[in-house]
Amino acid sequence: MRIGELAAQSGVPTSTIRFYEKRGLLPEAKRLTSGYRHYDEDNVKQLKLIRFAQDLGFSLDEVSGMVANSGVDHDRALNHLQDKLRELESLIERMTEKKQNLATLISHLQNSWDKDECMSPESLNALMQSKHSDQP
Amino acid sequence: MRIGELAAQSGVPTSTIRFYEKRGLLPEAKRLTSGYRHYDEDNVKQLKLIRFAQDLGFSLDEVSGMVANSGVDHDRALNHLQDKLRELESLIERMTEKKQNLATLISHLQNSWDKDECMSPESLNALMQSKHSDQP
DNA sequence: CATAACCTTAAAGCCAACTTTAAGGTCAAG
DNA sequence: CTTGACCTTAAAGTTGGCTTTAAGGTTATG
Repeated sequence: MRIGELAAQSGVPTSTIRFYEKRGLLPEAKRLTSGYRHYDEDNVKQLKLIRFAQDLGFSLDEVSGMVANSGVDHDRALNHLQDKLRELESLIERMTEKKQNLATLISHLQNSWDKDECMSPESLNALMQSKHSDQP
Repeated sequence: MRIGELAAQSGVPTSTIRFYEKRGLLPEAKRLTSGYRHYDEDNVKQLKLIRFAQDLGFSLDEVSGMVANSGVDHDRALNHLQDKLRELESLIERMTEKKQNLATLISHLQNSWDKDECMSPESLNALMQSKHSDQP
């Protein structure tokens, strides 16, 4: 399989495949005599795994870190996954808070506009007191 | 109040305040004879409102759009907020799915490592079938 | 043997939201 | 009258994860 076919099968653009190789996420590809990269089914799986991990919120650096010692340091990998799970959980919590804030804001606005009041800066201030941290 | 004090009171760095002004999020600041920018309490509120909106997930472009016609087009602003609420909700749903995926992955891994099996690519594949869209 | 579809590379560009840098001007305290 | 904290500007740099560009080489098809 050449790079275009791998792209088709994995859903990852050729430009991105070359980029991943340069970044060390994929091993250096074997080459045909023409110089073209040559791949097999395993590479499709590797790519899908990379995208899966990315989708779970891992950065490319984290993915390459985990790929680097996969099969070696199970505990470390597991810890990493568990950290990510906790991150994800707190991210969800923070977003849920935001959702509440926004819903509250909307109903305040509907109320005050119904009464033809302009939204008072004070009511905004009150809303804005809710702890919105500056973490990602 | 000069820019440093505004930064202290709002929690927004001076560089960012100037950046916001250039981007049109803040009106052009009044100037002292020295050329220094001069601010009052309202500017503190403006800045806090910008950060609040940002925290709810609005981009700077969206914020400036809403600031531009605030007090004018209530319905449009309200629709915008409601769109954002829906976005936020679906983001939370997707993240919750991811959380489940990750939790499942972790317990699979614990199981297979306990049994000293290496995680089979097949079980990964099964996990990876879960719909993970490529939207933000 | 020409044309088009594929592949190669290094390097530059893109996005948002800032931050940093460089080269200065202003002002209060000592 | 100098030091240092503060302010000014335009322009360039940062981050992550790519995409695009430019300038070619290779291969399948008519």
